[in-house]
This record gives sequence, structure tokens and C-alpha cells, in this order.
Amino acid sequence: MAKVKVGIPQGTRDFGPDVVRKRNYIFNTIRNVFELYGFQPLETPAMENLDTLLGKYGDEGDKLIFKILNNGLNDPSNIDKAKAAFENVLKGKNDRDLTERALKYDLTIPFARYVAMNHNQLSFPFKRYQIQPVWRADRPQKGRYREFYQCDADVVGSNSLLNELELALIYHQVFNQLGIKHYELRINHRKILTALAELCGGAERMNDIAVSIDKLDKIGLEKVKDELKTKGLNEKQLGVIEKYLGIGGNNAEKINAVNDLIGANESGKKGIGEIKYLINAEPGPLNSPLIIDFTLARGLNYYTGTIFEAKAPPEIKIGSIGGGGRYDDLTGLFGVPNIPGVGISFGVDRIYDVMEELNLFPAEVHVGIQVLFFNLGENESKAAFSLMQQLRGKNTRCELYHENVKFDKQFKYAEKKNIPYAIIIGSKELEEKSCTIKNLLQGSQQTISHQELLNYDF
RNA sequence: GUAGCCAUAGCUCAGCUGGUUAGAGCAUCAGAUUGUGGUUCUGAGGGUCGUGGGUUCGAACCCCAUUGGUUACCCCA
Repeated sequence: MAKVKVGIPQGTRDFGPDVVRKRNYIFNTIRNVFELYGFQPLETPAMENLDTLLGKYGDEGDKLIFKILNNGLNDPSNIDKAKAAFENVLKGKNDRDLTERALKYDLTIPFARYVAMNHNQLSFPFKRYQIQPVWRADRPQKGRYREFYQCDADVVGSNSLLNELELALIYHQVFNQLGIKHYELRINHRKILTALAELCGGAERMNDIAVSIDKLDKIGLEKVKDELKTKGLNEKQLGVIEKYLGIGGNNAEKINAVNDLIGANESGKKGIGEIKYLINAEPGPLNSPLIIDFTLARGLNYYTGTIFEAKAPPEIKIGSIGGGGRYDDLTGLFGVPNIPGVGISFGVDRIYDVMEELNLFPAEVHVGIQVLFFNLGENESKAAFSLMQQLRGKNTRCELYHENVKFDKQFKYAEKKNIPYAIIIGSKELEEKSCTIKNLLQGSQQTISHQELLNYDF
């Protein structure tokens, strides 16, 4: 027997039964909270037209889009076109004659595309949630996969800050229900970053500046300044940056400090006002760990307002487990202007890793089958089968062992599959129309009638 | 795209500065135990040491290439 080499693509994973159960536990928790807040489900295709995705995630993002090769390239009548297209691609361009579809990179842009296509039928504000896989052609490493799930909730067609507030509360509620303590929900505002950029030579510098200051806690102040110097900032501008990065203290102190620095700027004023609203409006009961972090930038360049980032507990070096923000005009990219929106996303795969490391999955997650009927022969198993079907009718998950083998084996099977109850019907029980029920966790057993079994509380 | 580390039984790994026939634990199967598991004991199967080449009297070990995995940078969930 030759060993066939089998495998799955880099950065993808199979999920065995135990893992799927645990993942579903996370999905269900998130879905329930989304529904509680009035969001409705939506699904979009795995692939989109390449044009829909390109240019939405920045240059780095574009490189990470998985492109799908067109079919029919070997058709003789297309062969010259295909060759020319390939030449184009080698030069770093995209060519529709070679690839015109791509796997989706996130859920937000496909959602914007959906809203643009259906804005006449939708009633606004439109609140949707979406739980689907996305694909990125990244190098896999810890907490980073090429196929992973996002759980998004977005509201479009509303400028109200109430939406931001609700989305922040969703973060709290989901993480609390999952038992994840010590996570951080950091917020910032793109307009504050814009104001900073305007003080440092122009709004168009915002992305450069944001990318650099985002690295503060990783590489330190001096290196951030070095990096910005090479990007063309002068000493005076670096001074402003240094002051900005030096802002510390609690949320109120941070707001005062940033107000001194950029409060005179129009964008700055607006951004600060909105952040202030969120900090003060935040209801007390959840005792939120809402943290203002002026270095928070977030890469996706469609954000224009508040930005969120949910960070894993610091003892787990996995970074961000969710993120989101406000975008003024996402559908404008698809020809439908003036539909503002705001949304958040949960990274389920990373949340899973966090929960696994912190041992947060409840034991009940693992219980699949509740009852195993032992197989003790043809007539015995007939009786067992009939009882089993009645139990199934009462919504009890059960199974009959598939062949008549030694007890030993049947017990071990039950143990391995975490089945809490075994039901034994042998010749004796068959005769007196009873059955022996054994609690495998406690080791106790009793003989009861069929009727008692059907009313048993598993 | 750049860099480091790893690859030995189904799984986790050991294997001395290169030296006969490559080991352990777990798992699997069989028996002790024909209607009562989880413990224990006994035994068995299972490896062209990722692949290809080179150095050597001799390679799991050294060198080169290649494939796969993993971690970090970039970027990100």
C-alpha cells in the first residue's frame, strides 16, 4: 500500500467533533447577542468580483486577496488573450482576462456591496449580522490563519452615536458570556488622527502617521520618531507627535490633554466630542473596560469615525480579537452615496484560542450522546432499538451499540464518547420487560420498567 | 516578500562528539475476565528516521538541495 501524500492548504484546518462543538458554542453566543440587539442575519457568497474588493483594504490588503483563476484559459481561441493577461499580472497589474473573481477578504465590503445593490428595498437604519469565513493570503502563524471566521454586526443608514454605544455593549455582553475577563476594548477616533496629521503637514499624511504611532508600545518612542522622520516630518512636527504620544492617565485626563493639543482643529473638535460622549454615556452596570487609546489606528482605510479594537487578555499574546469602526460613505465606493454606517467584528478563531488557553469552555459543551444502549444479542437489541426510538421521540440523544461484543468494549466506547448513561437489556430484562440503567459517571445502576425509562430525566 | 527553528511508530518525544539489529510513554489489538467499564498485569502489531543527492569504511546524527510544519518581522482577526 503506497502512502499517498495528503494534506490541506497552508493556514487552513479541519475541525474535529470536539472542536466544532466548542466553536459552535462561541458562534451561538455571539449570534444570540446580535439578535438581542435587533440585528438580522445576512450571508453573501464566498467569492466576489475582484473589482469589488480591490482598493478597499490598502496596498497591503490588496496583496493578501486570494484571486481565483478564470476557467477556460486553455481554450485555443483565448490563448493569446490569456498570455497577454499573464504578462500583465507578472508586472504586478490585475487583468480580468486571467482572474476576475476573488475570495472575500472580510465581511464589511461585501456587505457594503449588498447594501449598494439593494438600497431601494432596504429600510434604514439597516442592522445586519453576518457569520462567515473569510480568506487572506497571509503567512500563517500564531493566531493567524488563511481561512478564518468573522462575526460582524453593522448598522447602516444612521449617524447616531447610539449605534456605537450599542456595539460597545455587544462586545461587553459577548465577552462576559464567554467568560473572558481582562480583555480591553480600546477606542479612538479617526478624526483625531486627521487633526494630528493636519498639524503635521496635511491630512493626506494620516495613514503614514497612524501606521507609525500604532507601533508605539512595540518599538518605543524613539523608533517611531525615526520612522516618521524618514517619512518626511520635521522637528517641530515630531514635537507635536511626541506630545501626542505622551498623553496618558485615565480617560478624562487623556481627553483634556488631547483637547489642549488639537482641540482647536475642526476635525479634532468633532472627534474629541464623540469620544467624550461614548465615555460618559457608557452605562455603569457592565463596568466596561473602555479605554481611550490615541495610538490605535486600525489598518482598514475606510474608517472615518470612531474606531474600536478588542484586545485579548494581555497574558495571551494574540493581540486583537475583534475590531470595528464608523465609515461615512462605504457604499459610495459602489455608486450609492450618503449611507453612513458603523460596525464591529469578532475574530472567532482567535477567541477560540484564547478560551482554550484560559480553559473557559464549559464541560457541557462536550456532551453529545446521552444514552448508549448495550447490544446483547439479536432479540435483546430489537427491544433496545424500539425503546431507543421512543426516547429519541422524546428528544433524548441515544445510540445502540452496533454489534454484540464484550461488555468491556461497549463500556469503553461509552467512556470514550463521554456518554453518561448506559442501558442494558439482556435475557433477564427481556423476560421481565425491564431494563438496567447505569450512570457511568457515578457507577450506580438500577433496574426500572420501560415506562420509567421513557419518563427518565436524563 | 524577509528571517529563525523543527521534521524519528497513529500521537508526544528520547536517541551521547557519526559506530552492530533505532527506543520510551500514550494509543491500538489480544489475553488474564463468557452480564458490569475506568485500575492492574502479560503479550503483539506498527518506522526505507519528510524526500533527493553528497561526505565517510560506516549517517537518524555532518553538508547541499527540496518539500512540509512552525515562530517572528511586515500587515492583520
